[in-house]
Amino acid sequence: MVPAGYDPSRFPAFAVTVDVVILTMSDGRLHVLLVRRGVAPYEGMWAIPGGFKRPTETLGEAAKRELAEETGVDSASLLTQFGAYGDPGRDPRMNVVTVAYLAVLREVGNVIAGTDAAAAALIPVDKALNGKTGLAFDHARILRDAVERVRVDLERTGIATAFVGPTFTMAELRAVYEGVWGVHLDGANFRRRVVAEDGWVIPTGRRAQPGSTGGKPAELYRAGRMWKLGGPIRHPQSSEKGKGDLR
Amino acid sequence: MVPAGYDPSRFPAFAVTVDVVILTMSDGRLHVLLVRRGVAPYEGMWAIPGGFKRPTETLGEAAKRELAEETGVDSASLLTQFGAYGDPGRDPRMNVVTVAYLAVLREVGNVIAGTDAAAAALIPVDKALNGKTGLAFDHARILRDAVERVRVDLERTGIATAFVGPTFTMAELRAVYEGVWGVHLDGANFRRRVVAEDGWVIPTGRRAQPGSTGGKPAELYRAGRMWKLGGPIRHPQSSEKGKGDLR
DNA sequence: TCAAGTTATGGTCCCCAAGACCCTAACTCT
DNA sequence: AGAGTTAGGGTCTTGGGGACCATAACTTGA
Repeated sequence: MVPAGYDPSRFPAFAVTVDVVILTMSDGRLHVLLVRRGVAPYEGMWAIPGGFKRPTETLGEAAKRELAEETGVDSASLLTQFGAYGDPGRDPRMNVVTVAYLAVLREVGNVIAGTDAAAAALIPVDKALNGKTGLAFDHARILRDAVERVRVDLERTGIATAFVGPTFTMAELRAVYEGVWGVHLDGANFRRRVVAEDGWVIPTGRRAQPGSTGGKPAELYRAGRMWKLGGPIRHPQSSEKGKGDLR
Repeated sequence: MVPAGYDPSRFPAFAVTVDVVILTMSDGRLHVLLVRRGVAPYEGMWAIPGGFKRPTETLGEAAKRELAEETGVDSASLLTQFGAYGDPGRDPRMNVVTVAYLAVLREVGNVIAGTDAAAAALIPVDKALNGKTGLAFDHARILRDAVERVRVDLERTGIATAFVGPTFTMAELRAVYEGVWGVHLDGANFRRRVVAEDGWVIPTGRRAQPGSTGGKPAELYRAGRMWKLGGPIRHPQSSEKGKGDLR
């Protein structure tokens, strides 16, 4: 890892930052928390929240700290590291390597209100990536990678339940899959597969209030803790032969 | 990403290294290329090859350079970034954040011979992770993550063909899946699924020499270039309900 | 030259997961 | 009370995946 006859001071110094892509589901669409930059470079543009890593903390701890500073949320274990970015010149001021984390939250709306509302906003990811909203640095690429990662993790992990509250209905959980993947899933089949998977969700026995449009009240579930190695829901296109392209 | 009123020189400096986990299939077992450290710390122990990132190159270019320096192989595009590691104290000398890449090669044996044979060796991954072979730094964890990544990528990408030569038989390709996953796959079913997936492999029309034990000569294939978003082969356990644990 | 062993590969059958689609239950409105 | 809406159970069909058998084409050894 280190060549012989080495002298630490001879090697280039980098700043290391941790950026946290905070995703949430709102209105059936995937949203990302972005902050507006107040200083040059890229002043006035939207950016992914982040900050410098301290030598005394791990990368994961730095991500957790940044998440807490930004949203007040102090939830461990929903942070997923998904990439490191170090292209020369990605920050015009200095050599910066950033390690990017993905955080999935439920309803950050009220959290946002607590911070400086002008400087932070929840923006639909398709709008943020539309090219019209210019993102600072290489943050468009980072956001794209984050979305790709959450799409994959939805199929392989229990990350879906992080989008919803401590108790949730099948419709709410299904809306997560539909929103992230941009597909429509049959409610009956979805329900069957989720409850069939052992330890995935736990019925609470209670029922949710129906919305103002009526309808049968839905059962409320809690998330089980069988969260590793493959959930019950498969992406429809990814099992199709050939044709399918997700983007 | 950067707080207001900032001064670049006020933030902690890190060394950034790139480590390349070089995996290959030999004898039906997954092997990793490790180098023996010649200097303290961890002198005499095995380590993952790597080196410092230069400010003028991207992380991917640094990984490619390290791979070429170590093996002489100059193959692009089979490098996969899979993690960043920055725990405090992971290198006792200084603050180091390392970005880890996975490289899949075919038969590095002869390449090794060209380098300093005493300082580099191909070691079966299960032996390297067995605890008996102590790895330097946090390289055991990095290697574990690399193996986990290649297991996942085997199902989602065309990385399997990187393990074999430019032309290969079905048995060789199947041995990759069996070795990486540690399972047995039916030859007939494997063949059917691989050939059915459009653009995955291309028949060359030629046939391989049978081994000394005889047998019908196998057809030779080239890798197609439909390498993204899901190959034809699924991990057996991961479709099973419940019980299965891969490790 | 023939028999036995070995490997590749095609054929067949079976099972179950996934999806499409229907129905009923239980609530909301007017 | 009736219409509209949502939840959730039932059923049928399709197709992919795996188990297993059969055959082809080579080896070695007698």
